[in-house]
Amino acid sequence: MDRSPCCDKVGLKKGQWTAEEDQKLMAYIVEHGHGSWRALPAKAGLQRCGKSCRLRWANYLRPDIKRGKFSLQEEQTIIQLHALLGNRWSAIAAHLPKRTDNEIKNYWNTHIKKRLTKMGIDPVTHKLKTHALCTSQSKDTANLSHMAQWESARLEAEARFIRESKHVSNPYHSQLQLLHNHKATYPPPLALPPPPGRPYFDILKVWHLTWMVSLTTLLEATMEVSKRKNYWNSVLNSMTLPIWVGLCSNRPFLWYIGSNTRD
DNA sequence: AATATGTCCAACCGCTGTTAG
DNA sequence: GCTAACAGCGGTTGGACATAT
Repeated sequence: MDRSPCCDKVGLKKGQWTAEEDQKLMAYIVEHGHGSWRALPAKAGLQRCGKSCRLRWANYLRPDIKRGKFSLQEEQTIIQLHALLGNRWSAIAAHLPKRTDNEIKNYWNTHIKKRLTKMGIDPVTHKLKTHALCTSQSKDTANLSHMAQWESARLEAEARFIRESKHVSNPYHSQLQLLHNHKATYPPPLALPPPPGRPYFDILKVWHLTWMVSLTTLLEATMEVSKRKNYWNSVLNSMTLPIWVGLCSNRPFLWYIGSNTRD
């Protein structure tokens, strides 16, 4: 009635897989399918436990796996999804075709997490670490803080977009989908990110979904932060639809949804 | 050239939810 | 309904390799 143990660990090989083992596992699965992982090693002539075989297949041998460097688009997707989903690597991997959860997890831990930390962003909450702003004195640090602030706001807005665009009841859903699907109809992307040292109200361009309003000249760097805040509160709040699209770095992004104020 | 330190990633470990008996 | 194996997941580790001292 009861099942026998999954695998007898005595005598089973561990550690790096050899090319010969890979070949045996691959050949067996191609011919027979994996079936029961528990039974597979004996049938395939491998001195491994079924779990080890499953992991080797899932993370390395599977033919539909894309290996190598992550693209900028993939990296941005990972950051956005992580802001939404946290460390749910399998859920994140589901949105990145041909990438495994293990690979994404490794990439996050070795690359993205360090970079966000360096920028003063908490990789867990995706929010700015305030002490980083308070103690930053040097020009480089100030620039990093600004970039981090910019990036943090962008990530938050994009995460919010993904979240809200999933709700069918969202009245802006179709328009937002159109925006994302037809970026070419919007003005060409800017080649450069916001200049270091400029405060976050230095948004280069802002569009309303029903008519386009350029604020480039109004938000020049010469305008003091307090004035920009006043401008934001007095002018932008008066517009009807609380949906804004900004342009940062090299692609459009959703700036804000659902509220008229940023602060 | 030798050693120390850092980086990267494949693979393992242990936990949890699901399923078979 | 209970129990134990299975399958999947996320955290962690070990070792190969790269870089710094």
